[in-house]
Amino acid sequence: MSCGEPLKQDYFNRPTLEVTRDLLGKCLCRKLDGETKRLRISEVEAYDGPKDKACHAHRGKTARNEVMFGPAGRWYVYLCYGMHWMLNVVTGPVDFPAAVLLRGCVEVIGPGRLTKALSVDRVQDREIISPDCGLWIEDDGCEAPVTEVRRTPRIGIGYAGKEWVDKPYRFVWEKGKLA
DNA sequence: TAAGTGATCTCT
DNA sequence: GAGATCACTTAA
Repeated sequence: MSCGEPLKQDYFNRPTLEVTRDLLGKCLCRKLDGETKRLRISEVEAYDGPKDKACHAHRGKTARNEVMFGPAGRWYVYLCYGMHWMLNVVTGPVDFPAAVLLRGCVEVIGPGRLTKALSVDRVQDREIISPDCGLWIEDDGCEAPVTEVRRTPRIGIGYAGKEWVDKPYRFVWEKGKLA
């Protein structure tokens, strides 16, 4: 498998929904014990700014979510339900809190299982997305065709109110599931 | 279908 | 400091 080009900070400094959509088909890369794992991203969700009631930042900045208020291109990792680490990519400009939740890859579906498979936890929280911290995203030229991408409401955010629950901010690359 | 799990947030 | 909440998984 040929190596791709690691995505740089400015790639993530674009409208959140654009970045979310574009991440489908990219490679999530993890270096462990000298070996590099590459997983094809197939499921993502957008959490877009302070007005989005499903976004952790909609109530303002806290110790946990402050990385989302910083520059794009960093990891936001936090523990959910006492046992699952959620892996997010910070997007958008400084002071606009937004992120993309990585929910699954072709090989591993499920946000909690993904982080478990890659040994991701609080160590990566707030790190810059680059090979330097052992966890990064590469573009190897693979594109998820428009016709194969499905948009659905987000998962597990029933508390956010109808307007936001209904938004189709979840992107799934169907073909990825079949592979 | 329900229990497990613990950090974080909000209210006293 | 206490209690509720939570962007989930697994085993029945």
